[in-house]
Amino acid sequence: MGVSANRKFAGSYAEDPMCGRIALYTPPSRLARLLDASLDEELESEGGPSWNVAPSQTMLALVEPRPDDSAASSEAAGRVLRAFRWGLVPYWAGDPSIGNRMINARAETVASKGAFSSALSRRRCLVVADGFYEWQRDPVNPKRKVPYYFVRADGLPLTLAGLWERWQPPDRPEALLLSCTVITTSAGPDIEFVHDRMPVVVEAPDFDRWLSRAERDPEAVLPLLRPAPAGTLRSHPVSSLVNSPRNDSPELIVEVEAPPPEEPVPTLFD
DNA sequence: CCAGACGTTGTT
DNA sequence: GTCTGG
DNA sequence: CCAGACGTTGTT
DNA sequence: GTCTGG
Repeated sequence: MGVSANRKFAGSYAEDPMCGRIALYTPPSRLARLLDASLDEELESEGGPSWNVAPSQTMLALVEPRPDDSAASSEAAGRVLRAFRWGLVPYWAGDPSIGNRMINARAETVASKGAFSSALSRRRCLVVADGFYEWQRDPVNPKRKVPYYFVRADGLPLTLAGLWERWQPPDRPEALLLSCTVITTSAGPDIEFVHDRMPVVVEAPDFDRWLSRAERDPEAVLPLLRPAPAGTLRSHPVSSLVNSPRNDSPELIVEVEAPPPEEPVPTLFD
């Protein structure tokens, strides 16, 4: 058994696509086709369409299967689309709650952190998303946050640099938890007006290098962890309904009018 | 060497 | 497992 | 990331 | 303020 699951990939999907929080509503079969991957056997029972995937919930990611992996024995399958819990739980962890604090890894430091070192060498993945949300903080009133939705400008699904792990409870070796984290870097030109960080976007020509199990030298893959160049992403402001992880509907990605910036509050010294 | 931690974000 | 700190 | 809770004892 | 849960 795999991963924590909380929704079913069944029934209605958005027909067309038009970190953190992401959206993942394109059906797995279509994602696999678009990304030239095969579907993990257990995928159909894991997760479901969501416009508001939060840490601790199920994400989908591409991995290169091991040669002995059952998913690899089926046909071409250079890569497999598989379900993971968002929040990395290293296999040496005594308690899976560590995953709550491992939802991102910084590209600048990932190679020098004990918690990520092993996964960076041997367990890299590409987190698949239709889009992701970033919150713009009002410089006058930092408590006021305006959410923006980001997608690829070319309409393809996002493929975000990630790491994954397998974890087994000490007392229940049969209960396998697959988990993952999203690598972040400084914001590129498409994003910096909202936020100073962004998830690392990996482009199709780099998929094989990032996913390669044979490549165990972090130095060989770190150059891929760079901000997305201008024009990669497009974005629009969305409703603050997305703020609550309890809300989940297509309405969350609908463009709304950006609220005007808050007027500076006069102070005694103005 | 051993022991102990293993993370990022944003905010002040 | 792997890194940092002592 | 944001929202929401923030606790222990003992009893069923 | 800080931690947990989604």
